[in-house]
Amino acid sequence: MDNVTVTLSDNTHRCIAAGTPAVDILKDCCDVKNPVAVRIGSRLCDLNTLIDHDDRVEFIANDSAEGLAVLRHSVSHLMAQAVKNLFPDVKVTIGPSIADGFYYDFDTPEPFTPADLEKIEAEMHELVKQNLPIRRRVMARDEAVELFRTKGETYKVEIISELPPSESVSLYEQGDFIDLCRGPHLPSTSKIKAFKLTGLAGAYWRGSENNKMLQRIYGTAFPDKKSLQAHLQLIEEAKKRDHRKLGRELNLFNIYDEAGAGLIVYHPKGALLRRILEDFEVKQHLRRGYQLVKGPQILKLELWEKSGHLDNYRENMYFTVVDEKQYGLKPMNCLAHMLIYNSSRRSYKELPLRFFELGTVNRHEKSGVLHGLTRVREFTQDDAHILCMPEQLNQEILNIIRFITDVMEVFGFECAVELSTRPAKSIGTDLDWQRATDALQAALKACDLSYGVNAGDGAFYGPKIDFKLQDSLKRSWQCATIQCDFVLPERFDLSYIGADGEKHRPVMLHRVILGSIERFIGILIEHYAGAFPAWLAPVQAQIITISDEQHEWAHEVHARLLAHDIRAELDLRNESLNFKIREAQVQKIPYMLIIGANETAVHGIAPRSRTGKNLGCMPVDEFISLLQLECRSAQQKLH
RNA sequence: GCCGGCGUAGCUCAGUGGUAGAGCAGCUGAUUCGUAAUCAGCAGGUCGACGGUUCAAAUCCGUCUGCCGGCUCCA
Repeated sequence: MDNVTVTLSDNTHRCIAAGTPAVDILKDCCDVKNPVAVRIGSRLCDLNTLIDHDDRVEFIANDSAEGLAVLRHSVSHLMAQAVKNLFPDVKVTIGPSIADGFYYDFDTPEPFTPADLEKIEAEMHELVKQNLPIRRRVMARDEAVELFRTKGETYKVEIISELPPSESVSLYEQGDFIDLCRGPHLPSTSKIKAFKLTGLAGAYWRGSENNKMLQRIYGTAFPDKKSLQAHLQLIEEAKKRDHRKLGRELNLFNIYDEAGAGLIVYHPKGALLRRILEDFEVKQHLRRGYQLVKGPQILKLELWEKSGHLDNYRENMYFTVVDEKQYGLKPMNCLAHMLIYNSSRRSYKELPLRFFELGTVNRHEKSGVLHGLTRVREFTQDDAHILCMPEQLNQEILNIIRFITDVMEVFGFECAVELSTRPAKSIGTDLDWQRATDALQAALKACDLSYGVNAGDGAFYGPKIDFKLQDSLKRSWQCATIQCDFVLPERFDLSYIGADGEKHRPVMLHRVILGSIERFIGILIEHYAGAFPAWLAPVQAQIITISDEQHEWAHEVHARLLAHDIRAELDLRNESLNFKIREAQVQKIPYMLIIGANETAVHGIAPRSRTGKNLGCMPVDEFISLLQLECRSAQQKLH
């Protein structure tokens, strides 16, 4: 028999007989514990793949990212097998591994119930016990089509049928269950040690709402029970910082059935938090050469027609009639800004013009997508439209990216950046789109920002750069966005007189920094777990008296703090100190100012920080300076 | 919008066809307290809404509404 030479990950070589299973060389030469797969050359393969030529061989550990994906993929197959055992009528479709686990989509006459999940889990454990070998088979395409047709697995037939006729396909077999799959997989069901089915949901076949809705079962799996437990624990912890829960507990906002879905009602503390953010934003924009503007909530239908919104955004808009004239409730802020630009003859000397508006917009979102503060039907954008000469475009985009990254740094957010290109439904010429996309891409490159590309995900009027933040449950939300637009200036016939005395067309950038104030607050709540830094906290200091004797001094302290613009509240209730501290603590107020007989005697206060630290008795002025310093330094990165 | 689950006191939740419950919050009284819950008493609900089945519905069925988990869509 011929020999082949394999190169291991430590760059040593082994000479083995051709046709040796990869797993056979594991024991004498590899420090990878618990491998689940092997990479031969660039291909990820099953452990018992036969090695028949010279190549690099690298074992994949079960706790590596790739290893976990293999493990979870195998568990998704195990689940499919269990489901087929329990419900022979269901048809299997696809079941990949995903970020934190896996899912499998089934076409079933009767939807699964939560109780079914337990049964399926039990059946999976049973299959693990049976220690079924998982075997790869390669089959001619037509043969595979025939196999799945006789089994009634029409989705599999559909998938295979789309492959080129000459191509052979691989199948995986465990017990009497056989599934079309690229692999690789674990060698046996018994290698599966820890898994949990986590959810049940509808999902369209191939992700299109025109297709049949399938039943999706989500699950997760880990190399061992301990890490599974740790993962589930983490999810529990994340749920505790869910902004919907904290929003209620901290009494920031509420959503009322009687007011309507997706409509936020801010309670005093939430409204204050929001105002603090907005004040911060106005200040930052004025510093950067933006001008504050404000448009109306409703504008005549003709204007929306002119802008293209009526053709491209109608299903998301609300309409109303005033004095027999049709109006559209604004879903975006750009229109009024166009009018402002056109309100006078513009010179190149004025450009760039940067119009900033905290603009409240209404969008008709489908009922099923509404989600706390992060997906609503009325929200306020920190919106700006920058009108500039084409040659200023690049610098303006760079300024915005800088603005965004600076602001995100203040809050301590990391964000993922994506470039979105022309969607199917859009307006404008190919050339415009190309220029706009190039401009955005050039800026991203100049900033050395790593980004992904989302083909076809742009706005209808132009491509965009999106900055996405994650919530505590790892759902990703778009916040900042920069959109390049050559179309609206055209539609509104915007112009400026250049140095040459001729009329020219300006270019427009739409951009938001926080995105939607609502969404940003939601993510902020989760980011800080409700414990806002002092500069953002709606209540910065809670004054707590120990007994009635200190009321007079406490009132005086309160007045002094308010006079220095410190957001302080007074707790004079006849309750124990412990009780009042606990309550302030639960409300996550940054400082509690304890006033007892000792403090009153020397006209001082004893601040206790949210972290539990007692700062000792100090004069009121000293605390004021301390807090002011803390607030200033939190925003220091912005000047 | 689609699939599934859910809606009981301000909040968290128990209650599977037969007189609506608990803890916390609230109110009243006592207690005047030194760094995360003082004690006692009282009050609080057309069980999301409407319709149906039944001698009888929080409970079973239907419609609507809202919320939750996803899918599609999106800031």
